[in-house]
Amino acid sequence: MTPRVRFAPSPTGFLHVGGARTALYNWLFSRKTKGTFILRIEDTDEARSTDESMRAIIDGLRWLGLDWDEGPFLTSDGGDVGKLGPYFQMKRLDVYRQHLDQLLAQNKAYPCFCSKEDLETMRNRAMLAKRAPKYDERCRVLAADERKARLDRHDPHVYRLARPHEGAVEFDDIVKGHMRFEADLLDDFVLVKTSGVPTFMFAGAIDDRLMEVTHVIRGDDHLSNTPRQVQLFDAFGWKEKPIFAHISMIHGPDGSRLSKRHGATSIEEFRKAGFLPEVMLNYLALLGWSTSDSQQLFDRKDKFHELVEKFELERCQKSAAIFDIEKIKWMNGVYIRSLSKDELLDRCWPYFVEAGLTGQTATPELRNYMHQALMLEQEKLVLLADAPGLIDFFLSEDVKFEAEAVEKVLKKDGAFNVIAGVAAEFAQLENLTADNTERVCRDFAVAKGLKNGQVFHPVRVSVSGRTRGPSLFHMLEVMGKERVLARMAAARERVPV
RNA sequence: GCCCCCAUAGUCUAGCGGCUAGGACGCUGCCCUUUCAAGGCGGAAGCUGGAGUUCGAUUCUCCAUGGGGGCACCA
Repeated sequence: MTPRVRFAPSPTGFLHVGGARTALYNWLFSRKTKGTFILRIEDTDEARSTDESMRAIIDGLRWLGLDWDEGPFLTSDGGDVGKLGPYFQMKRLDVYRQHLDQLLAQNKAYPCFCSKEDLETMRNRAMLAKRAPKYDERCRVLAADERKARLDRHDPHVYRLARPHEGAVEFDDIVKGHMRFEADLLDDFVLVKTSGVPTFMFAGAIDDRLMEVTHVIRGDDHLSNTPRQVQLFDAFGWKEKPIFAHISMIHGPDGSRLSKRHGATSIEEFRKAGFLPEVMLNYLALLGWSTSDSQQLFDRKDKFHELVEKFELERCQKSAAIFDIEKIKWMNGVYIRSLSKDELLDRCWPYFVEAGLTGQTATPELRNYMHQALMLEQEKLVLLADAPGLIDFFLSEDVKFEAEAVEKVLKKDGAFNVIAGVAAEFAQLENLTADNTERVCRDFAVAKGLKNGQVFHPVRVSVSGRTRGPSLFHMLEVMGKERVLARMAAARERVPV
């Protein structure tokens, strides 16, 4: 039997790094085992589910390149692929109803008429008595005629599982090992809400069965829920249960569960900041999993074939991992440096547009000029969103002089003499190349008895307005003779000295 | 309060009874260098504590401590 796994997000928020990592592990496992990756939308939270969230999750998965084989949004008109759908739980209410009826007929489920207030006091009383705050099952033992009367009266009610009181629920978890929970500690949890909509517990178990899911790979915040879902399988008499793999959580720098207050957590924010999708994948893969030699970087060719080949659920970490923004930034830099020049420009372009550096399209000349400029800064680039700030001065007609550059360089004695002198030399050149500009500057320094820096720095500032920037002579070559001479000539009057 | 999970440097991790405890990020020293980076070569930094088991525990067992998760008509 080929493995079938699923990612089952609830559309109540954006795709965050934890969800993305869960999706990634499912995806990696399915690709490695030549299995099937299913996307199922768990939209049974009527109050919080939104189309916007669903959209964001789909967009996030697509951006990351985590493609699913079965589920919604797969045909050209956005329809389902797969015979075991529909893949939205709210479109499967009749399925859940049938399954509830089946349990009801076997007295394995029962209606509960307790109000939320009743349950609240029940819980408080249990807490005070230092007992587990679980349902006291008063409706489970309701007399048949009273139950029927209240049902006939349409009293609001939920349906609960009449779970066994004896024994224990056991299952094996690929990551955590053998698990055992005493049945007595569990309770008659809610299967179907007053609204008639199933709970996550009920719908999820049924769907995993009906969609023939073989491996449930999810965050270990679900570990405590698993015995309930196993009880459901038992109640239905389903012998074949999925294999569970509960992967550890991702925490923020303070060790608590990753949340908004830790900064960027949604995949969309990482995209905006200029992280590459393949970096998200590579980094997230390492957050809770590793190879025996702690390999850091993986060949991303052929849809990350190397990661797919090497990934093993068995090697997942049991403990939570803290998300390290510094490390993922480092990795982003590594990936950016490995990009071809053409690819780099394509990747940066949306950020140039976003920053107003250029329009969606540009003349071939401008595009080429930006291309040349960008190449000079590739090794310095960490986040794509930083690219505009690195090369914008190549484009601006008026050089904006940084206060620091003016202070440390242009205010030094002779700075403008150097600029004028070098400019005169440059004017003699046919065109500016990295080689001849460097030769000119070095010769100039020797001739005037100056240190190289006393020449290089003023020249740099005069054309860029900054003390930091690309390799000076390559920068001059890219800017071209005309632009360089114009800037050098204009420096004196433009500088706010 | 009850149940469950977890524990190697600041962080991600390798380790599966005997290792100078390995790698990566970050930090740091030197080199390279027109700046900023990148790169090269070094460095500091770790097995939560206590009992066992064993000739020998980072590794196995138990306890303690610490961290996390669950205990909803949310998923």
